[in-house]
This record gives sequence, C-alpha cells and structure tokens, in this order.
Amino acid sequence: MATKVSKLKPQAPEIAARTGVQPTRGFKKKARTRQLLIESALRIYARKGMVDLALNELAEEAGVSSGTIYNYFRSREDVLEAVGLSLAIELSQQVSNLTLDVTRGAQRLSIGVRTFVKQAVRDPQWARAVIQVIHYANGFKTALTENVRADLQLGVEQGDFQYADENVALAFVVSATAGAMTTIVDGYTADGHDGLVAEMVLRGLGMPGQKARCIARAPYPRGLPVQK
Amino acid sequence: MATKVSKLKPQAPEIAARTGVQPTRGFKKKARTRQLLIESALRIYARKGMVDLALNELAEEAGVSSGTIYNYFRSREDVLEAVGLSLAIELSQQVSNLTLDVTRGAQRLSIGVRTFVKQAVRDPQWARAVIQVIHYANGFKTALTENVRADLQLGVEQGDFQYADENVALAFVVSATAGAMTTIVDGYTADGHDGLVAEMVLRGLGMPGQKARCIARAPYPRGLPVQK
Amino acid sequence: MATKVSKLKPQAPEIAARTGVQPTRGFKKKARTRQLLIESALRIYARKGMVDLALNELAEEAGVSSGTIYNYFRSREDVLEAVGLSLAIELSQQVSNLTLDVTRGAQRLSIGVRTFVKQAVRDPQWARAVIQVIHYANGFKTALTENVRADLQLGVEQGDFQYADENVALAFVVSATAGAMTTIVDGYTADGHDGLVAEMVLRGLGMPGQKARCIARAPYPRGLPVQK
Amino acid sequence: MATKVSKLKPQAPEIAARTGVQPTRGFKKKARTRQLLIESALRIYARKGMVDLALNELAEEAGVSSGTIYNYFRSREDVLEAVGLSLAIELSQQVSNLTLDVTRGAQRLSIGVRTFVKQAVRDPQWARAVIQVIHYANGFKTALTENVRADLQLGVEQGDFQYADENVALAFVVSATAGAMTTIVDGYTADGHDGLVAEMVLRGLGMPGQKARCIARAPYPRGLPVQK
DNA sequence: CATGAATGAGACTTCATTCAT
DNA sequence: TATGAATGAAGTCTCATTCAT
Repeated sequence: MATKVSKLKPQAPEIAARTGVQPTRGFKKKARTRQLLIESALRIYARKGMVDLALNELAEEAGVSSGTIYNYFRSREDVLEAVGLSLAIELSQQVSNLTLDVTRGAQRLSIGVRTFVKQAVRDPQWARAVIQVIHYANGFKTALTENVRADLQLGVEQGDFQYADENVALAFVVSATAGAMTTIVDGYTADGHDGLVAEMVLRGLGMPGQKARCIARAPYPRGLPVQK
Repeated sequence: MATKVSKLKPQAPEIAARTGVQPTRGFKKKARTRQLLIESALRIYARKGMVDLALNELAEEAGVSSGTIYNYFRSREDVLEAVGLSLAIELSQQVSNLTLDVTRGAQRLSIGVRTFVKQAVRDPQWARAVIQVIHYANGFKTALTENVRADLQLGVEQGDFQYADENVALAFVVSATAGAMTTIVDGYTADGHDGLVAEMVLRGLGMPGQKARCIARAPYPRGLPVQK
Repeated sequence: MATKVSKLKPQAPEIAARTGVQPTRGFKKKARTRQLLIESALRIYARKGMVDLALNELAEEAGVSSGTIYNYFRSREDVLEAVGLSLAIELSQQVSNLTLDVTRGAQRLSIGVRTFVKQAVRDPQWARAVIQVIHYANGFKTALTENVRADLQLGVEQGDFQYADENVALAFVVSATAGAMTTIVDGYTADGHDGLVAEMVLRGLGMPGQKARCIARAPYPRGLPVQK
Repeated sequence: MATKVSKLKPQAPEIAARTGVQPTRGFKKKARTRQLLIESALRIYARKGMVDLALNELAEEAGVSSGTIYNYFRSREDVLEAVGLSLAIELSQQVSNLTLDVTRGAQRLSIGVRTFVKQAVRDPQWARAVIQVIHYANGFKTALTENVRADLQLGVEQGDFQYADENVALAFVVSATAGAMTTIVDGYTADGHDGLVAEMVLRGLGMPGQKARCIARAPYPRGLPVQK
C-alpha cells in the first residue's frame, strides 16, 4: 500500500525517501499508514500551520487517496488530535532520554527548555509545527507538561524554585519556551539562545541569578540529542 | 475594485448611533463603518477566534451588507490585519494612560503585564481575541511591543534589568504574559494572578527577588484602568 | 440572474422556455430563483426520484451555481421539505378550484381522486414526482390530506360513507390513489382509469355499488382542469 | 469478477451456527452466506430503509468482510434486487401456508391483506422494510402479486368480485394494504385494523357491504401465523 | 473464497469575492 | 457607496468497488 500509483502528483523527494525506507524493514502490519499520515501532517503543519491542514492536501502529501484518511481517523478533528498526541509523546521521550540520569529538577527543566530551543534553531519548520500544536491541540499540553510539572515540584523540594502557584509557573515555563521558539521561527536567533531562555525561566521560577546562569549554561548532555 | 480607506460617507442612522458610543478618537463624523467593522470583528474573535471569522458573519454582526466590507478592505486578510493593528493601538494607549507618570522601566513593564492579566481575568472572551491576534496578526506585535522595548531599555539603563539579548527578552515578556492569559482563558485563575506573573517576568529579566516582588505587588494605578 | 451564462452545460429546451417566459412578466423580485429551484427539483423527481436528488444536479438543472441553492435553503433536507410543501399547496389549489361549487363529500372526493389519476395519465413524469413526494416528504401529507379528511367527514354526515376509523379511511383513499398512479407510471393504463379508481375508493368507503359508479363516472368538471 | 450464485463453500463456525437457525429450505449445508447477507440486509432495512443500505454496514451486520459481499452479488443494485425477491418469496409462502385449505377467493384475499396488516402491527420495523421493498425493488411485485391475481380471478369466478380491469384491481389491493402498513409504521393503529382494511378492500372490489364485513372479520386462521 | 486497506468519484456544504442595481 | 444574489473553488466526508494477500 502507499505504492498504488496515485494520479495525484509526483512525490516530493522526502516522501519517496521515507516511504522507500519503511517497506524495507519487515514491519508486520500495513497499518503503518496511520503513522505515515501523522508524519505527513506534521510536514504540513511546518509549512502552513494546523489551521490550514486540508485533508485532501494531507492525502496528497502522504501519497494516499483522500478516502484512505478515513480508514484511520474519524474526522478532521480526530486527525489533529492524533497528530498532537503523537508529537507530544515523541517529544516527551526525546527529553526523557536526555534527562535519564539527571536528578536535580532545575537541571532537568533547563535541559528540557534548551532542547526545544536548540531544536527550533536547528529546524525552524519543525518548531512551527510544534508551536501550532501547543496552541491548538488540547491533548498535547496535558500529555507533555506532566514532565514539566514533575520537574517543577522536584525543584521546589530541592529548594531551587519558589513560586506561589504551580499552574501559573507551569504556564510560565511552557509559554516562555514557546515564545522563544516563535522568535526563532520568525527569523531571529541569538547566540546561545537556548541558554538565555533557560536562564530567564529559572530566574523567573525564583532561582538566584548566579545559580540560574550556572545551570542554564551547563554543557548540554549527550544521548540521542535531537534527531527528529 | 473599490478604494481601500475612506472614512467619508454617511451611514444609516443606527450605525451613527452605534459608533457614537465609541469616542475612541475624534474622527470626522461619518463613515466610521470601517471602525464598526473592526469592532464587530473583535466581538467575533472573542466568541469564535479569528480563524473562524467569516465575512458574512462579520457583515451581519456589523449590520452591514456583505459587499460593503469590500469598500473598506481589500480582502479577508486585510480585515484581519487591520483588526490586529487596531487592537494593538488601542491596547498601547490603554497601557500608556496608566503609565503616564511612571518613570521606572521595571514599574512600567510590571504595570503593562498586570494590565493584560487583570483584563484577562475580568473578560476572558476579550483575552481570547487578544491571544488570537497575538498569534496570527503579523502587524500586531511590532505595533504593540515597541512600548515594551522602550521599557526594557529604560530598565537596563536604571540598573534593574540584565539580559544578554533584547529581542529574546522582549519575546520572553510577551510570551509569558500571553501564556498567563491563555491559562486564564482555559479556566484557571490564581489569587493575585497579575502580580505573580509580573514578578516572574521581572525576575526573569534579571531583577533580584525582593525587588521584583515589591514592584510586582505594588498597588495598581488608577486612571481609566481597563475598560474595554 | 439565472441568466449568468453558467459553464455547466447547455440547457434543455424546457428550461430555456421556462426561464424565457418568467423574466418577461415584470415580477418585482429576484428571489424567484427559489421557485425556479423548486420547479427544477420536481423535474428531477420525475426522472429519478427524490432519493437521488443531488444538489449539484439540481443546480445544473436550474442553470444556477451550486452555492446559490444555499441562498434559499439551509440544507438538502430543507430543499426536499420545501419542494414537498410547494407541491402540496399547488395540488390542493388545483383540486379546490375544481370543487368550488361541489357540496357533496363523495363527489368532491371522487373529483379529487380522478384529478390525480387523470393527471398521471396525462403526465406520468409528473406522477412519478408526486408519488415520490407522497412517500417521502413529511409535510406533504398533512398539507394535502386535510382536504381529503374534510371531504370524508362531509360524506359521513351526508350518509354516503361508513367507516369505522377516519384515519384508516384517509390512508385508504390516499394510498389507493397513489397506487393507481404508480400503475400508470409503470406503463399500464385502463380505459376510464380515473373513474375505475374513484369507484373502488367510494365503494371501499361504504357507498353502495350503484351510487358509487354513478358518482365516479359523472362528467369531470371544467375549470382550470389540470394544467401543471 | 467473482461468480454470482454459489451456495457451496464452508463458512466460519459462527455463521454455520447462525444460518442453522433458519430452516427455511433444505439447502445443501454450507455457504448460506448469501442468505445470511439477505437477512442482514432486511434487518438494516427495518432500521434505516433500503435507501440507506450501506454495504460496509451490511458486511458488519452480517459479520463478514466488505469484499465478501462481492462474491455473492455483482453490485449494490444486485443486493437490493435479491433482497426484494427473497422477501417476496418468503411472504408468499407465509400467506400460502395460511390459505392452503381456503377455496374462496375473497376469503383468501382477505386473509392475505390481514396477514400483512397484522404483521405490521406486531412488528412495525418489519413493515418498514416491506414497504421499502414494495416501493423500490422491481422484482418484488411480480413475485408477490401473482397470488393476489389468482385470488382476484377466483373471486370473480365465484361471483364475489366485480371490477372492470384486473390490473387496476390488483394495484388497488396492493396499494391499499401497503397504505395501511404505512399508517401503522407512522404510529397509528386502529382496533381491528386488519379487518377494517380487508373490508374496505373487499368492498372496493365490488363485494356488498354485509358479505365483505362478514368475511373480513372472520376468525383469522391458525397455521404458522406470522413469525418472521 | 475471505479479508480489509485502498481507491476515487461524488455528495453536501461553506465562504471569500464579484457585480448589477 | 450600499446591497445581497450569485458565483465557484475548495473542503469535509461517504461509500461502492477493487485487489493483493
């Protein structure tokens, strides 16, 4: 499947590459089409935002017939939901991988913030997609921000953070990070952007300036850094 | 196909009456239809977001025929742009009125942040509209954030703020404020929400905790506080 | 309007005739498009039945753009409803015109039945449309059958009819008439078909054979007999 | 593309069990999938009408894959046709069973009419399906009405009926019966509904009132009365 | 034969935009 | 300028049908 010629339009190279790779591995099931659709949707988000995701365009991007989408999703809303959730899970895991052996909440948070900012610098298109999802997909926040909440609580216990309201602090972290990503998408990037943002966030959460700067500018960990 | 600007022509009586209520500025006297349309658009934003602004609906909300819109705007995009710009100007003036006699950058900034958060608490629908505009209207940020930029520079000169990059700081202030508004729109409000956010922002900009708290929690000024 | 060329398809002759006639008379309003749509819908009913009424086909038949339909009807359902109601009203008036000076219920009923059967013989396509509407449009029955109900009651008062249940009798009259029309649409027509059916109906309602035959075969009245 | 008939191949166990419940006729033993599909279709007719029969839904109702349908039917039209024919045959046999030892045409006809009306009262959903089939399936009438035609002729020979045209009479009987069923489906049922309708029909066919009433109200015969 | 993913034509509906009045 | 009927492209969704497995 996904190989049926499709009178739609010649495939963009990255699609050929992608679909060419996947059939190689002997995945058992054919329902990988769903994943293909989600990935295609993210590419469109990157270009035009979720608001303008047209299902026939998605079908074209995925090299699939328009009706096929409805074998995997009940409605357009359902597609947006699923894409948001999928992205949230993927990003959660990426950040988790980088903070497996970090036990200090402030450090964990810093790494999380920096990961997103670094990735935005590296791939602004990806950042556009993520920002879209943050603003629109309901399931996204709840799925992704639980990690942030845990790090905040850890930071409080460890005496690094002081804030009056956890939800307000949570929104602060998320929106400041997303705001930095937006700046980058809009074409502006500062030197050490990721560290600058992390420092501001840590300070905002109540950490003294010196400590905040120290943590925010610590070497970024290895791991599977940020490979989309 | 139809001119763009024009604030010249007499309107139906009920429109004159309606716009007469809005003493925003001393326009000539007739043809404030354009302003009427913008205000109507904002009401629709508040209800449904700008993404879903339908021009037919706008015409109905404004009590005007659908074709009339094209006597004042070239296209739907043009309407969105104009609404964003108008909102930015209006909000700038509101904040300016409150900070006319405040000379300290940090205080000015704090008041600005708190104004938006307070207003969001008071009128979440309005906040929805503003958030929509922040995310979508291109001209909006540049028009509104120049005040913020000035306050930032003032704060640096006065030794209150320390940040490595002004643009990053600017984005930080705006996104943290918008993030708090989003939280409120989503139904969560903390006690003294406006002060909490202002404090976080000031700290993030490099102000020591005690000072930040002191300024952020100072009495909110009088004036024409925030009357939509 | 309705003259805008329409890149759709050359008009069938009867459409040209129809639209050619209407603009002649100086009708004031342009919203006769609604009537045009209803008439076009009836032509499609005649060919394919209501079930298969496709709105783009309706637009084509009416020589109108597909979106225009939605200036007059909220949805496809609404179109079907309106067509049914319109037809019911039209038919009611036709029958009323023929029975203005007939005071005997049995006679009135006989004329009604015969009118439908005669018209079906004359224009089986029209009959197809009517049958479709009888079976599917909810508003149709209630609008049209009130006349029948009145005639039934009159017949009972005048001692011509005897039946145990009025609703059952009403259904009997309507379905027997519609059944005869179906027969005709299917290609079979008997001599004096209208009289035969009327006689059966009158008998079924309790009228003795002689009287029934006499009334059912009475000369059909003048008037504006049945000109669609 | 795939053969049409075939009642040859073994089915999944649950299907065999299911069809085993239907001892309609002594088919070989396997592959009553076709019959299963027809029965499933009738259940859907009862719920939603044949117009809305979706083949996907039919497949699900039958516990079969959508492609399988095409091993037994050439197209959706073919399914509808087959369902109509099957229902006609089944109903014919039900009525036949009840009139095996009845030799008077008027009585046979009365029993037939009453059977349908009684069954409609008992199971309006079933009646919906039958009405749908009467209106839409072409093969249905010819298959079912031959019995009615025979009874009509018998009634004429026996001096009970008098009508000018057999086809008109036939349509009269069928449509009056179907009309009564429609009334019932629409929610109205009279006391002794079946007898009332039979009496009207007999009278309409020319039988004097007393005799008609007597026959129409005769005790309804035993047998396998009407068990779907 | 059975499966069910894929197809793609076509249906309904919305809405920005045009234009004659 | 104001009107609002008309337009038609575009979008969402359904469903009969095909075909590789």
